[in-house]
Amino acid sequence: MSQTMPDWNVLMATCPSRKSLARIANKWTAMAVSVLGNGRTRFGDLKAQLDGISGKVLTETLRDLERDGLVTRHVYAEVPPRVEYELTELGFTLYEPLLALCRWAEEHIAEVLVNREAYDAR
Amino acid sequence: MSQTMPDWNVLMATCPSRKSLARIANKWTAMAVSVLGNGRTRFGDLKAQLDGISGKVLTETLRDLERDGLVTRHVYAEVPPRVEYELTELGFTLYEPLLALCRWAEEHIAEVLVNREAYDAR
DNA sequence: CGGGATCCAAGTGGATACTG
DNA sequence: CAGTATCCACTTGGATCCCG
Repeated sequence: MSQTMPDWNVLMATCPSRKSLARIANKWTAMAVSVLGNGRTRFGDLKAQLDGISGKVLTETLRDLERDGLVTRHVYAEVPPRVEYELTELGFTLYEPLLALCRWAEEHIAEVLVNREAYDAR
Repeated sequence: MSQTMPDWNVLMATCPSRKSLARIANKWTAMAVSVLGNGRTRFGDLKAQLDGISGKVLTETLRDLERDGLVTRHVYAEVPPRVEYELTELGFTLYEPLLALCRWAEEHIAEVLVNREAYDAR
């Protein structure tokens, strides 16, 4: 199971999809998309659920996702303002892979922690 | 398709699996595991394939992966030294999900770039 | 409430030199 | 060759204040 070097290759520094990978292979992006997969969500709710993220970083994360066409931004002309974010079709294609990653983290964290302790014990 | 808030939850700052996610949802980790999925690989080859990574960062990435039990390190008592890295069983369970991410980046980069241009044009 | 602007602390990552 | 150690530039991200 080791001889299938694929014909696509994100590994070259010159490869543009590498920048794309850098964007999506990122903690906050993964978590944000995971939440947005559950449906349109307000900025504040997002911030609450991604507990620990700062407003600044959440804004930046969402801007980048919007820029890449993974998320749409819905602004309501109300006061106080309400802004909702929603995955685009393209965004949804990313939902499954990222969810798989989150699920992996959940399922294997116990084993990882054991390994980590063992390693640190040496 | 929006009502399945799962019972597991990497979103809480208190959740330990979040740290695990931070480790794996990372550009270099994703790329390193992608390469290692093709089989045992020397440090230098890894560095060459992950074109652009510095020795320091590659070492750190591999140490972390080793610490978490995703990779084993094989040192040969030769001179000049040879060190090979290999995915563990646990590491292999991560291979598929991460490969899916890399594949996504490849498949959708074109669309992303178009979106990006459109966004920047406003 | 959402988010822009500013400031600053801490972390990241590259370059280089050195070792077994 | 595969690191380790050091130094340093740059980025990241939090905190705070303000504005529509």
